[in-house]
Amino acid sequence: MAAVGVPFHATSAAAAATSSMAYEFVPSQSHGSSSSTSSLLDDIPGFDISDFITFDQPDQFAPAAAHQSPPRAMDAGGYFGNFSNDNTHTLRNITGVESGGGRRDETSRIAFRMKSEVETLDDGYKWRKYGKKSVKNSPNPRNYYRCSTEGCSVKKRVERDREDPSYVITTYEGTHNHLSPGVVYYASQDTVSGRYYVAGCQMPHPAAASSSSS
DNA sequence: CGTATTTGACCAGCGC
DNA sequence: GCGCTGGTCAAATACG
Repeated sequence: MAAVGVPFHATSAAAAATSSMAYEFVPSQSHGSSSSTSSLLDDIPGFDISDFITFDQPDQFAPAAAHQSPPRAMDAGGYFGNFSNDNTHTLRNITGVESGGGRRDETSRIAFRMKSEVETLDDGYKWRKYGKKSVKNSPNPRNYYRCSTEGCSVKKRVERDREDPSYVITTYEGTHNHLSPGVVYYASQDTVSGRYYVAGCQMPHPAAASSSSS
């Protein structure tokens, strides 16, 4: 299947240039230190604020940093699977989360928390805003976006962290059935292991797309 | 003029 | 059953 697809576009790095955005994983071990979590994740069962990525360090998502020291970002599925040198920090992917209403099946969710002055970070896909809502647990409004590519029903919600407005929480929901128009591919070789790490969105395999032959 | 965004209204789910 | 809340729709508006 296609990836949730959160490849960061060059223009997102441009946004990062003005928003000091970078990446940093939040280990699940830090769970429990804070009882109050972001309202954006409240509706995701078992998904705490410490279960998603925090982007906190400057300059590391800039293109220059990307090609110099690629953050082994995405695995073949397009998720951040080997992002840090050690594997203690992993991105929580929510697939088919069951809820009381039985909704959210067949969907994948992935959430980011990043330090950014701007909320409309270009992640390589084209999004169309379709809603804005004030949520109870947050003084900041939540913005709703939908992938503007025809036939693609991926949505994302963007909200500022109620505890630290300098952070933006982005939740992607669904699966892109197309290639990002601005996806950035890069690969690097680990000098120690000699292994290559490739980051980017999964290529839409013609055969896999139709027959999904695992 | 075409496209994207804004924003209030509407709807559905959930808790009381 | 009712009210609250979150999510989506769609008309109006802004912008390129």
